[in-house]
Amino acid sequence: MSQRELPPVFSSAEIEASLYEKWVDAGYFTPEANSDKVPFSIVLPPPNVTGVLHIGTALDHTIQDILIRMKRMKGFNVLWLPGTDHAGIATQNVVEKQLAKEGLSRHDLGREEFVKRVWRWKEESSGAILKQMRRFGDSVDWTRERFTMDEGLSNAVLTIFKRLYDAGLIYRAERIINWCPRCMTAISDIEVDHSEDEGELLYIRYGDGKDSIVVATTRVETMLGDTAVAVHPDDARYADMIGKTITLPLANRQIPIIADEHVDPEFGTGAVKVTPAHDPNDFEIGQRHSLQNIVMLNPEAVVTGTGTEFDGLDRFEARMAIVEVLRAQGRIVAEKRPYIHSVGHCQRCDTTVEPLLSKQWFVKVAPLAKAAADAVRNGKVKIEPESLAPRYFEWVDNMHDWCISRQLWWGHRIPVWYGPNGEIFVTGPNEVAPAGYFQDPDVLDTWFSSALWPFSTLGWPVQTDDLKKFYPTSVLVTGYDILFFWVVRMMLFGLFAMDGVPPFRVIALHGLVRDKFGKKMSRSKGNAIDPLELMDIYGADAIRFTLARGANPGSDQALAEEWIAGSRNFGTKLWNATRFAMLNGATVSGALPDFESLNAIDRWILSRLNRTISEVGALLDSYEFARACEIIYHFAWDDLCDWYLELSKDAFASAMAEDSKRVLGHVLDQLLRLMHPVMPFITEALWTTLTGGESLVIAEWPKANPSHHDKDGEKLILQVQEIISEVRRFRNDQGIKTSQRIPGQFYAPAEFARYESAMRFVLRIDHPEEGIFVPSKTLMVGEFKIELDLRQSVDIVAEHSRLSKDLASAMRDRETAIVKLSNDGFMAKAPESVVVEIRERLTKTDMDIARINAQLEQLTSA
RNA sequence: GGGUGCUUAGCUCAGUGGUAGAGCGCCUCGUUUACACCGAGGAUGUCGGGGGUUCGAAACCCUCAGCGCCCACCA
Repeated sequence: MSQRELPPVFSSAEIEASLYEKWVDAGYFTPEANSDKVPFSIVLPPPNVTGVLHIGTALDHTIQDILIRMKRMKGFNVLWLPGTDHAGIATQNVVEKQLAKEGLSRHDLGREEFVKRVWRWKEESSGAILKQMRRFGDSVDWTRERFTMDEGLSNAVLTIFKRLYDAGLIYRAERIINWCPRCMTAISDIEVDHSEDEGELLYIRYGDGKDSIVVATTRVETMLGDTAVAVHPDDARYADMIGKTITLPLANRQIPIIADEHVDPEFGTGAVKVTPAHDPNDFEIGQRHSLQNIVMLNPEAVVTGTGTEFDGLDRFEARMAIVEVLRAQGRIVAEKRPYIHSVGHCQRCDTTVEPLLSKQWFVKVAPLAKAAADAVRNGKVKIEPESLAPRYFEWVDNMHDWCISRQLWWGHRIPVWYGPNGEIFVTGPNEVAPAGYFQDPDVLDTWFSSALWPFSTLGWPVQTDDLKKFYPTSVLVTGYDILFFWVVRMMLFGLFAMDGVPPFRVIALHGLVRDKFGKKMSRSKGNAIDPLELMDIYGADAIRFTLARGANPGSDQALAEEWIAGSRNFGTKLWNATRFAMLNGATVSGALPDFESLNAIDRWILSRLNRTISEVGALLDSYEFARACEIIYHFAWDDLCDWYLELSKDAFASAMAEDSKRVLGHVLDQLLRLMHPVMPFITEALWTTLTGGESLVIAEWPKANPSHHDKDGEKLILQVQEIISEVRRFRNDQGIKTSQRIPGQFYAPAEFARYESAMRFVLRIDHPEEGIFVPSKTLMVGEFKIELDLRQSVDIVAEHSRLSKDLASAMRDRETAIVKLSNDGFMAKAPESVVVEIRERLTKTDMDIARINAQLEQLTSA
């Protein structure tokens, strides 16, 4: 085989560009839907809607792609379902902002033109994100995301809507919903972010004289819509007022005083103003007492139709104006300011959300949520890590009905048509409403269609082969922050549409990326990391490995540039090691030599490799990416580079044995396969050069080889490592330069005699010249002994301090061992293996202490 | 208010019953057949406090303290 040589330095940018082209051209990333291989399907979260790769998105992709690449190497038929990014409000907002720059609003364009414009923007931005993903090594073909709004999905949306409607699970009702006056649409509960804001709590006197009552409020302006004052039925203070009416100031209406259990007598004055059209609680009170609903704000949150001087004022202007008037009238009896309370904000634009009475479409969630909870409770769906399951349950067990209509233009139109006499006609696929009907102008919540993803992308409602083969999907990978938005909803609809079969078997949740101090990243704080910029500096592999290495299931990771630099260093190390190995003849041609015939070091590295493969495989299968990376890292850097290659340098100097060349080639070959999912580019470049193989993407995943397990061998090398460290430490403490060669004698187990020269090489110890060897220092570990002739005297102070430290440590170990062994309880109850281990430890420390004492004595007498 | 997690080396975090770990940082030394994005060596911890269970606890239980996240209609 003709082996190419690796260049001494590598350019990550070049490798990334050329290899990705190679993979795409070769079609490695195209799922083979008709293959007989075991199906593995993975549902991916949406790429970022703004068309920019964020670090959080990068983490998603890292984890997905590790799984995808690994499963493919394991011989699975991998199908991925890239998540929808049809985030209604966000997308619409981006395009509206663009329009605003041109001095236009969506109304200037009209609905049809506006939607076209959004499409255009989406196509442009998805091109940008696709390019970024590819640089990153993502093996998903993100062009599939175009299905988001296409006919296939529309059919699925129509089908599920009609089925839910027919099952009585979709209804239209007048309710208090969260209204964003800027986005001009209803938003669902989870699209509201609550924050502790400064406000004011005002105590206002309604009515006059004896017939007055004081209420407390933070939203004064809503008093224009008040239709009652409520008190607790058992509140003695107000008992005689219940049932009477009172004059509402400013509006000068008579409103009743009612009794309702909801009122907390402890809060404020124990009397509450009731505004059924502008507060969810008040709405319910209003329902119970048949109160009138007075809507006093229009969709832009401007006071309207109250017949007062405040009409035409914005809600916040009105608030100030009303306070002023009330104060002038002497109706404000007390005020707390600032008053910190929880205020809802629109997640997308941060505008204060206004609870508004409005007619909207809802999904009746209770039966669906019950099924979703049961699927996890009875183990049909597994949440990884399990510790996040309570979060899921908390949500599905207490879910409110879901408001699904949005007053937007970008999204799936609600398939409901109204007749001239208020008839309702729901259109399924290929159905047309009767003439004269008009369609509901609203669109569906983003997550309504997104919830269909695991089966709509497979062709549902048609029973396609793909659907049969890949549903339920194997795994959903996403951050825990999206559990409620997307995951729960896929569960609800999946179970409903697919007759109780959940959309995925495993929900694998990862955490969020934070800054180096564990703080949330945000652009305003300036601690956000731009993955693209860092990719330019450190390479895509470094970003990927860093993210993988930090990805403990379900928990956040702190990310600093230093970590990425460390990963880059690791890649470089691997490059240099492979290059060095190849220069010295590492090869993959020919059969791997019989294990028993190999020398101790070769057996050791194979044994370590075997262990590494099985551990990494198990960890990746259980989504323990961080621990898998840790093991890979230490095998490659410590075992392979620091020990195997160092101990082999002596052999390299002459010529490495053929068997060892084959072993080294094998170890690298397997290691590169193992690392490919976490560092795809570097490993591909190295592996194809080393093996001449076509590509790691289609290479087989390494299999552990139990016959290479060699516990005794590993123990022996451990002793080699210890004695070498011991000599190095001695040299260091004595201030002997690394380059200075010392004469010395070796005593080693027979099996290891042939490695004397390797150890001499590493330690820079020469064979003594005949007749003039005067050992002035002896170092021992286990069966190994090394005598050194230092020629000049040993630095007594340094050596004394070194030995004393060793002695103290040995004494401590001995003490704890003795305490344990002389403890009757321990001897009676501890498992035999532990007792044996402690006994061995005691023997060893005894020996060490004797040896160190002898040396100390020798030192002082010298 | 409900749920949930965390507290281990200077920093960020692993470890979940048997002698306290990693990466980065720090100190000393170092151009040796790859690699200074490197090598060798070193220092640093009453594992948040207090109880308990156990022969044995960083780990299991209770409790206190601090921090965080999610959810929730408190005017």
